[in-house]
Amino acid sequence: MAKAPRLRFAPSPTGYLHIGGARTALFNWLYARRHQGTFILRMEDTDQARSTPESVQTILDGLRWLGIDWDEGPGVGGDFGPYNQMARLGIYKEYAERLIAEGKAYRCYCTREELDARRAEYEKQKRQYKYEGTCRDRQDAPDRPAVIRFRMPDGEGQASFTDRVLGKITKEWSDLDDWVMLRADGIPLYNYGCVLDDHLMEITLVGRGQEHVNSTFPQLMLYRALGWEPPEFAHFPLILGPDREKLSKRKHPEADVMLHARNGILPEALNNFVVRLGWSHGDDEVITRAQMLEWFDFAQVGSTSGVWNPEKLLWVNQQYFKSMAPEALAALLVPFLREKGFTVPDGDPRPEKLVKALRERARTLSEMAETARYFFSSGVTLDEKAAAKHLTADSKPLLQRVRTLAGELAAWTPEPLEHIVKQVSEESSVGMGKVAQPVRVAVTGGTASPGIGETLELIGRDETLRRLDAAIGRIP
RNA sequence: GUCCCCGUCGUCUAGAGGCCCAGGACGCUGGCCUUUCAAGCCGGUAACACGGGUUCGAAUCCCGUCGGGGACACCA
Repeated sequence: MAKAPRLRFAPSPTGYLHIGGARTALFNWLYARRHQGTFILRMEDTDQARSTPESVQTILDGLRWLGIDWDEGPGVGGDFGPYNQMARLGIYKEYAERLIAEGKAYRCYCTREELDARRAEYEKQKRQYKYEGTCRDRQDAPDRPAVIRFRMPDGEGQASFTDRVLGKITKEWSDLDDWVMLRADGIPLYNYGCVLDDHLMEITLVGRGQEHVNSTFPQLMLYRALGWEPPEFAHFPLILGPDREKLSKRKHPEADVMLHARNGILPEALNNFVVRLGWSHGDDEVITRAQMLEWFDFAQVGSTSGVWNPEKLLWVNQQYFKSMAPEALAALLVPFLREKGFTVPDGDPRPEKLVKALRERARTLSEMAETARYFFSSGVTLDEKAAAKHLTADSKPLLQRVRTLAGELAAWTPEPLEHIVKQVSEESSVGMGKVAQPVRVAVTGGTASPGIGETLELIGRDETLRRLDAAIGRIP
């Protein structure tokens, strides 16, 4: 039996939790959990200009909201910590010195300006700039701060690996170059910190986005130089925006996981939607967490990038609305109702009734709350077109009759209310719609709502009678 | 420009040589149901990028072309 796998998610805390990151986390988490492995969270907080503690918190909150927990990492500790790179600077320095001593890395004294100028010059000549040709063994090096560069081995060779989703990928050494491992201030760059940490944390499988396949090669060179066995790799397809470009924080607001939470998308739905972007299990669309855990594997992860499809997310969300326990959904709806400014006391029975009436009519919690507006307001604003069509001289006697019967009603519940409409339509020998629609317009202001009984119950006796009176009053 | 990856309906995808004149889902759309709107049910729309091979047979394998994306920082 193979050793239990250890997987990690290593975000850089430079903003909110990104959708692509969330899916990467989910895939890794699913795999780790499915194989009784360990899921590790590591903060790659080495970008001093952009990393913030708030962002660390946001990412942690986002993962928790999605229901992704970690066995080692911030907040929970573990035997391979610390789990944020800025606390591991000593480690990076130690191995860098070792590599220099072995001739596998060197101090590069070139300044940024010199490098920029040289790169520009080569670009003008349409030649490929090579650091190894200009930075190594510089003899004129003044005593100034230096970065530490990895030294590509001399001679011919290939770096290759077998990706768990892409298959075998190879690159010639000649297409690689010397690269910066450590900055002059001792802070590591991605390729360096990543390799050291993955090895030291005993990561067995690195699952990350396809934007990283090229960085796998320099990393492989480093594993080789250090004499370490590289982990397995799995590169996931990218998630694209409507413009077909990689979903990015700058260009695509929908890349923010918590934006969807604020819009009233359920975490289950977002997980479901996102797991289907790049992975599938036959024709299954609505997939529970338990099923994901049972079915997920990298073998079924595709290699083609996928476009973010908001319509389908909404549809998935509604599927969860319909299958969830009403009381649970109601609890989630309350904050959205209050957000709209509606008064909802604790223990209010209305949210649950609202959920039952509206979950097939709304695709987000936010939309559901908005749809519920006429249940909470005092009086209604009539849609003029609807009023002109349904609040007429013909319907006036029907409305009056409904008003009278409703006023006498003992139990204000859907069935008897529904019965009133039926009774009035029979008495007057007209279709149900001839009665229900005017009533609907009178109490909701428009022509669309849940069943008339449910609607009237939710609006309440006093408010219903008031609105009926008001509507009758405006008909000449 | 160099390198890497990818290419099935508008979108997400099934498909691992014959089960496919390509299946499911979202969307769009026709109908049914119906007191409205939804939901639900039934139906429709629409794809193997192109060209060469290999094979009795290719969406599936190979090559080329074209197309898309990604990476080329003292960001990650």
